[in-house]
Amino acid sequence: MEIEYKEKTFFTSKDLALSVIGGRWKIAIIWCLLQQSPLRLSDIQKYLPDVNQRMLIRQLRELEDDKIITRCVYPVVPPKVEYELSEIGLLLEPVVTSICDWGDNFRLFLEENSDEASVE
Amino acid sequence: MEIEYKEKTFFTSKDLALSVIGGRWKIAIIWCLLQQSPLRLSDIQKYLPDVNQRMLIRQLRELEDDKIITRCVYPVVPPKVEYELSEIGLLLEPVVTSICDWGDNFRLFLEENSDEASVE
DNA sequence: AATAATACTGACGTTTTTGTCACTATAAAC
DNA sequence: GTTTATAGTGACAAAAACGTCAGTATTATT
Repeated sequence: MEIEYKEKTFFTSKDLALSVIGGRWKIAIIWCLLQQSPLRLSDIQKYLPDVNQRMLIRQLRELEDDKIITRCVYPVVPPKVEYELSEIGLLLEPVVTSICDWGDNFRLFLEENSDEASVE
Repeated sequence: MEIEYKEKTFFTSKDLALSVIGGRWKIAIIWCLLQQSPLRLSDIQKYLPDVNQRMLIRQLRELEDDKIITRCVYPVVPPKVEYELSEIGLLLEPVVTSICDWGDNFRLFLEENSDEASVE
């Protein structure tokens, strides 16, 4: 039942999953690549203006390392690199969708609650 | 379109969602409470032996604060506190399920890949 | 009066994550 | 030969997350 990955042991596939997609910006990156693909680094930066480039690159490297995304370097000048979801990466769509859906619900919940608060 | 929550601004409900459920152990805690509910602190610790108590409590507080879980204190000695998913918390079930499912897939993917590597 | 069980909190240090800044490489265009 | 564009890297600082340890509170039991 145990899963060994990158010198760590996971006891459930959920824990394994979280170790791969749990990074701060990873769901956001995957979301971008589900909207549009392939994307260049500069495109992703436009989608995610709050992430600094250094961080973005680090998260992209980790995703590439885990085979969630592919990175295609074109030998041109100026450089051109395209990122795309891999087959296994594309399977994350239900995860992203369910998070978005819940977020919508939570947002409604917050609005209802703030209404109640202002009534009292 | 913008959402204000806890002195922060979110531009999508996905980002709002991630700010609430993105903590290191939060999905794990929610998973526990989906398996069985209510749970006492000591029960959750049995489910999640790798999380230290301090951390667990911190994550529980945050979830309570965000109204994802409810905390019910019984006035008995020794103390008894029960944690339960709220209505909005229960709606996270699809998120947890999709993560588990993807984890299963990713695990298979890793196994296939390690087979290929050993063949070469 | 000491012990035991449960559910904590405070203080503090370590580790990890994240951010900033300066820098590199490339070839084409000017 | 300087500028331009893209996609980076290295070194370091700052902030956040996390962990450890010791301590608190309660009352019933011994």
